[in-house]
Amino acid sequence: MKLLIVDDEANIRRVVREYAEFEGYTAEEAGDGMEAVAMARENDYDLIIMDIMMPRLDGFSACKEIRKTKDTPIIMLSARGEEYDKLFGFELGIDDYVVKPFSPKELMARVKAVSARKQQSQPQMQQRLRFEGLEIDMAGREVYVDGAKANMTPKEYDLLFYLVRNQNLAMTRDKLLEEVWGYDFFGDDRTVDTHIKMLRNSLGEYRKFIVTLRGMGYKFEA
Amino acid sequence: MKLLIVDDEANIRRVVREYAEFEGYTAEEAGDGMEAVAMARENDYDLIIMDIMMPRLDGFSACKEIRKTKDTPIIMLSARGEEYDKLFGFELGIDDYVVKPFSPKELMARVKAVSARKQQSQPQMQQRLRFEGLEIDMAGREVYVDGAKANMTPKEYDLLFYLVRNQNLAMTRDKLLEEVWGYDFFGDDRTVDTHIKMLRNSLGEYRKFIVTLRGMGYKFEA
DNA sequence: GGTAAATTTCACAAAATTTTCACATCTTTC
DNA sequence: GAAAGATGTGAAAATTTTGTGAAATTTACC
Repeated sequence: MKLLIVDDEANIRRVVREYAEFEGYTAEEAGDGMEAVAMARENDYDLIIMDIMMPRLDGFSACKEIRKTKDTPIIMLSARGEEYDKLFGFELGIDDYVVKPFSPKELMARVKAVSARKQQSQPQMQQRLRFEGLEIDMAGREVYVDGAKANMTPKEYDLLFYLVRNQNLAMTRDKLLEEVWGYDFFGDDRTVDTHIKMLRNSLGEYRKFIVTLRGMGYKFEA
Repeated sequence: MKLLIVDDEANIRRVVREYAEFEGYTAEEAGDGMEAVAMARENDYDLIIMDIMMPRLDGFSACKEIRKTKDTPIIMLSARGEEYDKLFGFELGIDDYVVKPFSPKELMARVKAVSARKQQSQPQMQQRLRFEGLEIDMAGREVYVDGAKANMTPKEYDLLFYLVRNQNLAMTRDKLLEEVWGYDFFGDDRTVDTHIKMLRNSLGEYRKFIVTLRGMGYKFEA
């Protein structure tokens, strides 16, 4: 497994590389986006870890450029507060992101998860999350249940996406209303229930991932 | 922010503590692993900085011991060339690693990074409390007994959580009713007993942590 | 504008939890 | 060691919470 680590700070590159090598990976470094694009063209990396803010060519642009020729999984590093970048990034085919300052341990866990995930899925696939037979195509906003496209309404998709992005986290109805419906929604709590019901119906057997937390709310648990 | 600095060399402890205090932290010192474990048990430090090589109980063993009860972030100090120790440390859940001789400035940068990471990972990652084989996943609102999910009702969870949050503190039934049930509960005192009973059943062998204080109430004691 | 789709509300059914209560068991006190 | 008081416990009753179908409303799209 060969990684490419892209960051303009040599210190971060060094730390990440040391941890990666500790985990048994081979790693090369690039100091900015331009370099990264050139190196990714020439070599077949198994995974790229890339900072967003870099001189010459930023992480997003580099990612876009690399995607033109290669389908190498990419994990993005971002400073705190660049929240909106996350979602945007998924449309570019980014596989995961880690917020700085990150723990090398956490980063390596993500590396493992992403590469495992990539190995299973088709190479031409864009960004997808997979939980058993449930696949979420984030770029296309589509969900597949055992390969068949689920006909989801926008709210269903948003709700699922939010739960999945926060999997294993207990979510109250209020929290969901605020995050998925928006702070300006003043309707009934139980609206969430109805949408959970419809979402579960759409998910077929994978309704099992949507867990009711009595007295609390819901969570996604794979 | 309270730090615990563990090293057998008083000089190093002093330097680190002075620098930490200069940066606005509170700091306490321990001279070896044994002392560190005892202090970490009694206090809630925000972060522990610990040397590896120490008399009586080395850093790794101390770390392992502390991890049994607390999830305090730990930064390890090591002499250069103790590479194999490094490998071992990551598996123990050490958060970062600084090689001696280090600059206090660098160490403080790591301290900041690690504590920021821990804070931000609180909502995102799984914040868990552990008492032997009893685990409480606060983010997911689940309790695990020897790895198996305990099926707790909301009140059971709330009650357990409250007792754990105030562990070793005697709680009267009235206090529990007020804090867990709410000030507007006007039912029977003995309701608490019933819930304690159900909670104990859910906890299996770890029912031992729920201690009855005759004439008083209950407490959680690990 | 009109129609279809999506969203929200609502009411009732179903399920799970909470509370009460009666009695058993254990502790303390005299 | 008996009585009084406190806690443990099982089961039924009461209450709360969630699931769900259907109607009402809003939104999106021709």
